[in-house]
Amino acid sequence: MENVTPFNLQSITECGQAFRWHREEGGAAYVGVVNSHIYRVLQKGSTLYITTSNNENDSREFIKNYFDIDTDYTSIENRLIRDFDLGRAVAFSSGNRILKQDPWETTISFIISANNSIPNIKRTIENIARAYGDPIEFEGRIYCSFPEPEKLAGLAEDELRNTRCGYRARYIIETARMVAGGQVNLYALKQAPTDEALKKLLTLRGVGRKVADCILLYSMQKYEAFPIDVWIKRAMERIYFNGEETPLSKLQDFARAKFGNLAGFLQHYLFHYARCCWADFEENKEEP
DNA sequence: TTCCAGGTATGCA
DNA sequence: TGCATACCTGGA
Repeated sequence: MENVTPFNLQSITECGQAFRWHREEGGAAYVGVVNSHIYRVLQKGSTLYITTSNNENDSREFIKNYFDIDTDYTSIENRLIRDFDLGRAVAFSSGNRILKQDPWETTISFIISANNSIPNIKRTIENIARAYGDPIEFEGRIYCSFPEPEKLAGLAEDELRNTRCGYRARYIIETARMVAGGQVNLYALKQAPTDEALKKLLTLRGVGRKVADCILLYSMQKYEAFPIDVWIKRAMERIYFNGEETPLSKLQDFARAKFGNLAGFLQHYLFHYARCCWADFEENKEEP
């Protein structure tokens, strides 16, 4: 796939929006499990070299959609720099993109992410896939798909705890039961207005405001969603509230009013920058 | 061994 | 409605 720009494979796969990508040992390629298929992606400049276990004719279209190739990120980055003075944050993570992920896997992944670290989240998701997903062979190795809702809905809490998900086991099982039972149709929510989808997501166990916003942004293309975690909270307070402690609800209202449908992109760039460069962020005492 | 990071649920005022 | 606290895990 040629002339893909701006595109930064490392930022996209390591910034905390997806948890099933890993860098190949001793190489620059990344291998990911996406929707029951394995993709190996190597970026050289603006060209992507992709090999996959997916032999279907539409795999190229799938990957174009997944990486949001057709969206003009140059224009988005320019607007973030021009309208919100985010030059440093955008320069740091230019080429980062918001993936279009599967709503079910994204929901469970972000339930696991609550009060958790990225290495732990990745380990737990991998454990769940190995224990309950289906095997996929690719280039001599066995990977595993993420299990369907029905599979997780039938588990006992003690059993699921073996995947090291801790107290989140109860949330995962109850959410799986609501999805498998049809009380919440995650795929239909993609078509619903953002506030309606948000309201429905908040009925799922283990899904609070931050997790719901992550699901909306990373799997439902609701770009006005603005997930606020500790890093974004710190950054927002520093930039817009003189470093003063500010309630989440106030930050949320402020973000939606000020950033509109660029809020999700802004959050995405700012999170990556704040998390990776907090010392720099503090030291310079200026907007990113 | 202890402390810490990280969101949500729950109970209480 | 707002606040305090418990919940797990793994790494420092």
